[in-house]
Amino acid sequence: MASARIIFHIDMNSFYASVEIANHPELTGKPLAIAGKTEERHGIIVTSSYEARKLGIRTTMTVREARTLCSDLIVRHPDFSLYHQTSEQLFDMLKEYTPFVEKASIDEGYLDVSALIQRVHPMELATQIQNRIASQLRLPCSIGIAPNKFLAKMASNMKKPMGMFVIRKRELAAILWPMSIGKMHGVGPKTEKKFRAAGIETIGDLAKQNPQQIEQNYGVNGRRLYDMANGRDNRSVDPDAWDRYKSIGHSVTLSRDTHAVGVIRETLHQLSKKLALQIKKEHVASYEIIVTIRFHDWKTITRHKTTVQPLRNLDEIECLAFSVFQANWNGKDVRLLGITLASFQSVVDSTKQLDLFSYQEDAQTERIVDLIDKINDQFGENTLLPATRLLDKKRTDTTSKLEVPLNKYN
DNA sequence: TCTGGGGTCCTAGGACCC
DNA sequence: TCTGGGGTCCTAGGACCC
Repeated sequence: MASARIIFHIDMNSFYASVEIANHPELTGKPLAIAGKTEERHGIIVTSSYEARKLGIRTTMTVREARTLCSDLIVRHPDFSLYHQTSEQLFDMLKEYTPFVEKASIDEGYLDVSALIQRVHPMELATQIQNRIASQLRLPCSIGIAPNKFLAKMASNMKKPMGMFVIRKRELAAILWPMSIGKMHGVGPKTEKKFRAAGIETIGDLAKQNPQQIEQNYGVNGRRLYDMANGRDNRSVDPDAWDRYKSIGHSVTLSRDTHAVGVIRETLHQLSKKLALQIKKEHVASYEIIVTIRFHDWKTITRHKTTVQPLRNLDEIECLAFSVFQANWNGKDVRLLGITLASFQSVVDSTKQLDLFSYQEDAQTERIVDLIDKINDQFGENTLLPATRLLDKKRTDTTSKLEVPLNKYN
């Protein structure tokens, strides 16, 4: 049997606002809100200081709405590069305690401190970490301490700001079970509604259900929630999880709904530019693009395309994004546009494959397809992947199947 | 409740293959 | 060609989190 673990969940309190205050001490004690485009229609509160929260300011409130509640509210634009930089400092600091640090988002992370607690009491260690973050970064945080990630996450949420809370396995029924089901991490509005309709009002109610029944009605996610309600969660703290990102994307709500192709093209250009810079910095190429279109009536579609040729620069991304957009646009007013890249490969690896596929555009793709057809005619139809499928097939499949026969043909 | 932008994971249904 | 069943992969949408 595995020995009990000790997991910390570190949760930075109103991170963006706190970072602003740390860097601009004159904001201390003032009602502060961080919001996007404050002048335009989409200015909404992203986060706010505790002074602002006391006055009723909430995340997702519009700036205009917030100002009616608090006329002297200080509103600042987010400074993401500062927040990312601060986040890196935070995690560098945490890694001094143990290598088992998992960054879960810009402002929260898990630590597996099981190996450390022979020498120091968990509460003492948590206090040290909390004080150090407060003194060196001038930032408040809450720390949850528990035998697994789920309980640690629930615990850090109990006392804010600058709180510390322990949930032991034996305290489950007393602490967790009386809580409303909607307060459970992983239960959103939809699931809450479904649970309540079935008479599940508290976390304890869920814990006492029949697991087979739960799985049948709510799928694997339901089963996971059931296990967690019973304090079971064996997910490990994974230090590399953050670096194995699956996708990067950007989206923007236009300042007004439009069907002007020029505006749309320019917006896609700007989004592509951001992405091109990012993947260049990460030294990766992408083989998959997803274009998001939200229409004026809030209906949202996503359309995806897998590519044979790697996407590495602005032109390649923008070109494909625009063609995907055009192929799926019904001409109606657009509210939001987004581009996401996925299926990454390091640039070194993707360059090797370029030698094999040295064509650039569709015309050249067709030549390859013609070539394949000829080969198949000559050597039998299964010599190569049928040409019609080549364009849709994933790069890995096609390259491996193409190499040998192409050489033979030449 | 007309409210952004960054992500992850799951699922239903269709295409396709044997 | 008809018939059925099983399996995998892909896509788009949905739910959730911060």
